[in-house]
Amino acid sequence: MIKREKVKELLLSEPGQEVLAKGWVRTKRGNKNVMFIALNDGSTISNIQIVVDVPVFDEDMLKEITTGASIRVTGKLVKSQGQGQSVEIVARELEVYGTCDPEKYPLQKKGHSMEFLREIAHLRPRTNTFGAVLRIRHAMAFAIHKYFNDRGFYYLHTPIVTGSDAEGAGEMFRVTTLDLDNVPKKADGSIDYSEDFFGKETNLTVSGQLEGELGALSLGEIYTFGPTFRAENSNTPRHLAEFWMIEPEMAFYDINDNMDLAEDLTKFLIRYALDNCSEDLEFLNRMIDKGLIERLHFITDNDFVRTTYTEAVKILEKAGRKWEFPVSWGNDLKAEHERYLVEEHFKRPVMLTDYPMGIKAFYMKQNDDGKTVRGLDVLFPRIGEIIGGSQREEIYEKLEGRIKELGIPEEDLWWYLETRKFGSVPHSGFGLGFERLILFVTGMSNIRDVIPFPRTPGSAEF
RNA sequence: UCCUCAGUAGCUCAGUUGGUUAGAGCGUCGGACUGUUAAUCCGUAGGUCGAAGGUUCGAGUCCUUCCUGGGGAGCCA
Repeated sequence: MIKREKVKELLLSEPGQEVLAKGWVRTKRGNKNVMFIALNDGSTISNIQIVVDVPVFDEDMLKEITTGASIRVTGKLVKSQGQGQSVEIVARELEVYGTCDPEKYPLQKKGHSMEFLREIAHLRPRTNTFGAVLRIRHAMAFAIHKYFNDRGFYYLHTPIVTGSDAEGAGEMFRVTTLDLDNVPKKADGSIDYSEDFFGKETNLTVSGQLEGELGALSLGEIYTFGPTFRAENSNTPRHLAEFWMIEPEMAFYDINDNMDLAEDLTKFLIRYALDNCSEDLEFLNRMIDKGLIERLHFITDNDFVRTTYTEAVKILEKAGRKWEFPVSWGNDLKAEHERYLVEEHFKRPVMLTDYPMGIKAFYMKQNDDGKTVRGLDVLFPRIGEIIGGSQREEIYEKLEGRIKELGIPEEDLWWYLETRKFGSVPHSGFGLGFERLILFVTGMSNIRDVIPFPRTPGSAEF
């Protein structure tokens, strides 16, 4: 019995041996005498060609070999007579595992629109584009763990269900086992969460940061990498209701250490893709985004710009153009401003720091000027904000003061505040949007096409 | 959520100032071709024109509402 080999391995094997391959038929063509099957098993973007001497095989069985059908083939691996592939399999035995009605199977040899493929998310991984994207997504996930593991960071599992609604990053999804048709009420008419599963109000997490900080303040350097949820009614090619985020938190890092890590990590990940996903990237570069590989090299080969919010505002004021949203110190930068800085002024990734306190979260380290905080946004071409982070406020009084000013329920954060009482240290961290990274690395234009099963407002099929 | 564009065959689209039986390419199916590469060539089938109202002698085409999708904006990763 011959061992089954994956297409990826077969394509690199020496011709001459008997082989066994299994996979899905991409295309079939030929005539009465000879038939060619392009077989793919997901292991690589390339197909292996099966050559079939038609008269030798059962006609009805061959008719079942249609686009999308799954088959097993044994035969001799030989040097290809044709162009386009170095080796091919001359079939000796063929078996159809699962037929695939060509009248009903939605995938064709020709290209489909991304919008159509989104409607058949259960089948789209069988296309070249989605195969490439999902293999790269896997490689990036692996590279993230490798990067942090190699540098002594610990992978910390922060909770998905959170009892705190003070994570400060947008609308949350309620988690409850209460009977929604008969919700228990308190005397004053409000919902009685004491009868709920956790005995309190709970939600899906919008960020693992606060728990991540607890990890950093004990293990030193940690990272989280998991799903996060935002119940925002955001309908854009850059937002998902369920997305994955990488959140490192590091004790004894100031804002500059934080920036060093952010730049080094993103460059490492992009370099990893270039080194390990070249076939898939070449396909995407050819079919999806002609400037992709050049752009990736540009990122790894150049320093990111580091400047402050205040400097950025000055640049924008001097840009000599009309903004839809006026630029003035104290207002947050809008997409048009960020795009100008990254794509026109600096023409490379930009790291902005020291934002006005009023537009950033409560936990950011307050600067001595009393006006700004040590927030950090990393802006990428095409994507916009790919990373958001900060040095964290480690001084108890300042942190508590900010919480009070903003009216955040302090009792929900007692455990977070205690870290500032018991051996508090300067520390920093950031959140990297995984899908936004994948968007950049693959050249895809819609975030719904870089996650296998996207969740967006009004859409949770599959 | 706001602005904007779109929805016609399985897919991608065309369809004139409102006018008879609604078109193409690809795909499917049938046929031709001894080695194809998104094969090629000949032929076939395939449509409640997103939904509901309305205007009109007559609506794919005009109007209203709704649904779905794209792009832009806001919110953010």
